[in-house]
Amino acid sequence: MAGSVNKVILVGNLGRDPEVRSFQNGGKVCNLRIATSENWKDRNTGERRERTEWHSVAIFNEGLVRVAEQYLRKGSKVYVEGQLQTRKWQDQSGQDRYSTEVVLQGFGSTLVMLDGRSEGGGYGGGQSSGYGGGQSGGYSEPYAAQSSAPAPASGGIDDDEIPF
Amino acid sequence: MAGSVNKVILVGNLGRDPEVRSFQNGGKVCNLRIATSENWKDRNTGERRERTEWHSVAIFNEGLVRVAEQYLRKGSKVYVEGQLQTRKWQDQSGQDRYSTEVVLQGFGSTLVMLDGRSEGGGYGGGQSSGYGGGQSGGYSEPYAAQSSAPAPASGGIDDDEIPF
Amino acid sequence: MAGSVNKVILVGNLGRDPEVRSFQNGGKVCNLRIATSENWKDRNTGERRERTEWHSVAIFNEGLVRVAEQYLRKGSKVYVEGQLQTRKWQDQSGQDRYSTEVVLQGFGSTLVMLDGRSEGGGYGGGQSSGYGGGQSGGYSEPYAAQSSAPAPASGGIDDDEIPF
Amino acid sequence: MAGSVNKVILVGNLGRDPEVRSFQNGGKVCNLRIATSENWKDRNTGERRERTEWHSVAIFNEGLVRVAEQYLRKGSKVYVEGQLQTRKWQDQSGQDRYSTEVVLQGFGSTLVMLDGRSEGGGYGGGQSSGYGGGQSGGYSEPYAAQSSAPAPASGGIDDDEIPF
DNA sequence: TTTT
DNA sequence: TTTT
Repeated sequence: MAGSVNKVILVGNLGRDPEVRSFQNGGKVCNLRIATSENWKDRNTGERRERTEWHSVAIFNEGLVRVAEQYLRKGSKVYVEGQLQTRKWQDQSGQDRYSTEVVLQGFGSTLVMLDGRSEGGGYGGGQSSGYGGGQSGGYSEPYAAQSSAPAPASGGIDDDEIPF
Repeated sequence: MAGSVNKVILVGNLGRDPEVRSFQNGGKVCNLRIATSENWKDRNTGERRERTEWHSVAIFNEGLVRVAEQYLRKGSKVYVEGQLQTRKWQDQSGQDRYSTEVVLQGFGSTLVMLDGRSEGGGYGGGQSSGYGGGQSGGYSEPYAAQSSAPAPASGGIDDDEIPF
Repeated sequence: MAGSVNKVILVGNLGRDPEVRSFQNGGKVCNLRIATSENWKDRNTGERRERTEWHSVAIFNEGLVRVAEQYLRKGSKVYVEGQLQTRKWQDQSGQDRYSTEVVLQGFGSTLVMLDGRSEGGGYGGGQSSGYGGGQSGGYSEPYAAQSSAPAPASGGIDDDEIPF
Repeated sequence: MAGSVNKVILVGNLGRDPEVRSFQNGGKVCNLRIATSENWKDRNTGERRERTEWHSVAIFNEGLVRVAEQYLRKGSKVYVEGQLQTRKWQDQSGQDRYSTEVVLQGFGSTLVMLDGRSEGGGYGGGQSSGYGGGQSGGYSEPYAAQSSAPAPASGGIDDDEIPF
């Protein structure tokens, strides 16, 4: 289908450490459990209530897997932007089951660390974007600002993967 | 939890007519099936491929249910903005099952019709927002623009519900 | 025009304390300066570069003004969601000038504090949403989750303003 | 700065045909004027009001420039996703002036045509994404869906630029 | 299972 | 003028 958009934006905290698994072909997936929650006052009782939603996030992008693995821990606050995907699988009894995840893979996927609490090393947080930007031409006036900022949105950590 | 965001944005087409059900208490839910899809060229074979994702949308907001019921049909293109929610339920064998939906309910939920195909009447499409805006004060200079536009994001169709 | 969306999402830090001004009619506006920035490696020189963008945010929503005033300070990290608006004004020489701002006003505007650094009091951060949610009906099965969470996205702080 | 997000999402109609200019170095920029508008009922007078906001969009991404040039026309409805950027320039009298635009350039920028009205050819609309996806590894089970959809969000039109 |  |  032409003309569609599939976008999920979450800001929340990890319920546990990231879990990374490797595939036979060398690829990796990193799974996160992210909690979002909201408070409201019950219309009838007037009492304050809270509801927490747990989200399953699957990161396939190599650079973002590296960031998640290295810098995120249980309790970390993150901004993630990805796509909704539902997978079909079979349970032990052979029945069809479905799991819906927020998938970070390829273009437009983003992972931004929002605190430094969980970092073991000296890295102080940082944005990492799925597939790096870059730009097919250098621009001159009248867009000097862009000219001097060839790939403003490119992720820092993926640089070695940007195929220029 | 303080400080979280749970947002889904979809632009896609309805796979079938909206389905509306009523609750005992007079409330309604409207369920949509929305398709988004993407094309890419296979890295290995070089052939063009397409993948369609189907999303379950549940609208609880009274005004948006009315809009969906009245103006959306199979094939309609829509922009929806809501929240990810996973419900737990029991199948016939008593096993726990989970369904993840995009829920439009309350603050920040939006439904925007993007074509006129499905409209039976003269209504030419329009944005409808969950719970209307409104503003607690009238503003004067230097924000004349806002002053004259007290509730710029308010939906048109919910007006009778906006407590001005 | 029917069928349009105007949405800005920023995550960044305040460059200075929030500035609140009052209007004659009792309304208030709170102005924020929010920095976002990005890093990239220059394609030609290979050196690391950074570009910071400064955003002007104007909050008209009463509840959000209160939150910003009370909890945000220079350096605070925030998530804001609002609309792009361009105002026309005259400079001293009578020439037309234009200023573009991210406006938080009414439906769909959001302000989420992402750190606790700036809080003077005991309030530990929290999401505050423009105009509170609420729900026009109580729902029963089969959407028990929603039934027990009537207005999941409603802001906590605005509750007294929700007109039920 | 680490940890920031700068995102604008618009759905609206072009007020005039796209304007494309070339730079000395061969780069191009395509400027769009996009209208979004909203309706509301005046709190005081009760009358229906409308406010239209005009947005300046600058597309630097080569593939998206091509799409805009070829398929968009005055009146076309589009979804755009880009970044807020403010440029400084000097007017004739040498005074500093600022212009804020929605910039589509590099990672995360998106342009989706939402109608077919403006197309001269047989192309029925389509999503086009800034810098194509692609994936650094092939995935196997248990994520078969992803395995067979290596770059789900890649744009169709940029394919010749995707460096596989 | 997070966070406040 | 923030932040890392």
